[in-house]
Amino acid sequence: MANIKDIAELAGVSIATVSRALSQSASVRPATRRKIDEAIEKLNYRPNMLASGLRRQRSNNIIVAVPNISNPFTSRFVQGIENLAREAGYRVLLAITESDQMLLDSYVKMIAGKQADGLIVLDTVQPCSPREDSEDTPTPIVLACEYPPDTTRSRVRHDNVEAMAAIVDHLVRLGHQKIAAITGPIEQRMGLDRLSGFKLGMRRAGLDVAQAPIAYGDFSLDAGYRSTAELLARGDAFTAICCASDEMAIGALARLREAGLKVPDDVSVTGFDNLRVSAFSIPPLTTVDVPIQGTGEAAMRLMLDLLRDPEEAPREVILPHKLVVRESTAPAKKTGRAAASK
Amino acid sequence: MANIKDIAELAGVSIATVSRALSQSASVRPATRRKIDEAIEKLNYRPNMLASGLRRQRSNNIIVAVPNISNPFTSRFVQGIENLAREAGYRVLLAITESDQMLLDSYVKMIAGKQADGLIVLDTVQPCSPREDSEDTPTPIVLACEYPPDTTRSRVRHDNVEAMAAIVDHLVRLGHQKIAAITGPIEQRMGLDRLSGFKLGMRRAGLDVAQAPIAYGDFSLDAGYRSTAELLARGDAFTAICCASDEMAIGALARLREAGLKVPDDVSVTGFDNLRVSAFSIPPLTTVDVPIQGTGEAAMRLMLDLLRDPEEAPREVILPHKLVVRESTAPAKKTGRAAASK
DNA sequence: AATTCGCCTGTAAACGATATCATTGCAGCC
DNA sequence: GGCTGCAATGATATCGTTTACAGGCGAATT
Repeated sequence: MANIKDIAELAGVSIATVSRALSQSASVRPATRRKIDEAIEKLNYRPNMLASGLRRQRSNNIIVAVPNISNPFTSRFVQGIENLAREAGYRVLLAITESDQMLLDSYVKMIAGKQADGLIVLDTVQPCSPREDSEDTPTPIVLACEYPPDTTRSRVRHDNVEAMAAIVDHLVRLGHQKIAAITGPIEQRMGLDRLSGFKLGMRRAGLDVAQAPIAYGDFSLDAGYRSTAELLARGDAFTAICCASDEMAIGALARLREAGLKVPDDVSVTGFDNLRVSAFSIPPLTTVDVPIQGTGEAAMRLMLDLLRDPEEAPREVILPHKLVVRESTAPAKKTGRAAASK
Repeated sequence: MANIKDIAELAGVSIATVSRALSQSASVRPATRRKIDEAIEKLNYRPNMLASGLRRQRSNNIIVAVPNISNPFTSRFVQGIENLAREAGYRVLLAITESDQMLLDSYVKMIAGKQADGLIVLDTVQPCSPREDSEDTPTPIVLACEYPPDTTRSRVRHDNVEAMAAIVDHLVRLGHQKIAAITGPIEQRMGLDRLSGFKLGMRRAGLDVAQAPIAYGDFSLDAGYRSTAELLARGDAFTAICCASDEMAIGALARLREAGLKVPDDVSVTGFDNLRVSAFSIPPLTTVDVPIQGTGEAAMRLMLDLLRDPEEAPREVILPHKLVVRESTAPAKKTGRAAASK
């Protein structure tokens, strides 16, 4: 593989001039530049980015740490980052942490090892925050969605509490009083917030939260299916199920159908996330749209700011949500109870 | 940030010894090693991987180029790669090509520029093959799923033709004769193969392919929805729809429901891919399972072999598929026509 | 005691770029 | 003609590692 010296020789100039020609901005006479371009073309030369990075002390990579990738939520988040990153000349290194603190730390080390310039942590699970650095240069890290309340880093999220409360409002306006919930894992902030939102919505409507049937899931399709089975088995009365994720709502739809219950005639079901597939479920899902891709974009914007000025004061961005009403919710039946028919 | 020289000074040895201590294999006296470890700990030292890479001429990154990431197929493919890559000490750089040949080329340049050691191209779209290299060292590239028939690179795929034919066989055994198809884009090999499989299955059953209602989609949810609308509007008779992807099948289910048609009572529907969500659709989808994650793993295995010995002869791996029968298919109605009722 | 052998360690030359500083050539000016 | 000033270029140090080569030193062998 040709290097800058070969080019310099072939073009009859010094390596410094070649380097200058490479970095567009510098002043090189057009004739000289042409000779260099020809040499580059001829030898099919590509600058060695490791060498360049070593000298310039940057890699142009940014790491995006996500808990997993088989989640549609993750995909769109990363897509949002990718879009801005490419424009800004950064490459995206996708890191899958499985919410493992050790792995996350190892990625922080990558930026210490100059393999990457910054780290964006999407955590939908536990707020496994990278150690605060006591060091000289602050490590450029942006947190997304899930983070300890006392973090001092730049961060972005949406308001899970209000968004979930808005869904409950919607059900209440439709006349529902007996509302069941399937929550995410409450040891995780996102799960907890969505549950808090549910409770908040119930209280605002003057309903008794303590009596609401609640099942605990982990946001997955399967959890929605199983939790619904559990709710049905308990025999509590409810006319609506408020799920903490679209995937769980889709699992719920499947289980309700097996039980012979019609959605929304017998039971209303709501989701959370507005995944693409939710518009095509049967029936199409009422849910709350959180701008997933927008979250990625916001995170990347924060990162770019941080890279431009590492000393910058950390900021928090909270993105707006939007209720999306589709066909999985309908006015509550007069009778007031619907379950137990299993 | 501390460097190897600082460690050497603090530990009272030469940088060479530190380097040796770092690369586990070499021989360093235990006492010396301990002193070095202490120094590393104290200064919180992380080796600069750019420098290391520059010297050793490798980056330990491998690029995975995928057409997009918002597709569940992609996610699981990447997951398969990740698993093996981490074990082998490689980092995965996810590159989103949008099936853009230019972008793909730019990633090939990254490996020329020593930013990455190898490239895995997942293409579900067009066989946008990296230019064959006329150069000294062959560029380590593995192709997955979609590639020109005459490629000389290592590659992995499953047998789309036989898999689709197997689905048709299943429908035929249930007594279906009027089978509609919603295909992928036929200018793409994957779309074409699945269509060929459909035709093969029909011919094997002695059915007239020319009469089968066929709509063309692009594998997406939305395409499934619209293509089904189109089939219904045309008024052709059919008792089953054979979709070239699970997402399209889910779109089809949504549209059929709107038309008041019951699945599988009025129409049977089949998918392709066995996405996770397909087990929870209403009704659960009959489909063909292709080992998506296994494809990623196979690709990474080929890559590891290639990195170990770049001169190795290219190989082709073809992965097995499996019919998954769920509730979206049932014996054909006696009447023989079901559409047109729109 | 001299030689050989192994282990451990140090010296210094890469790796391939960028950036600083010095130099050259040439135009413009008095 | 000698001076300044500017634009273009060159020589070279530098980034932080790895590694080939060359000792040094003690133990084992003769």
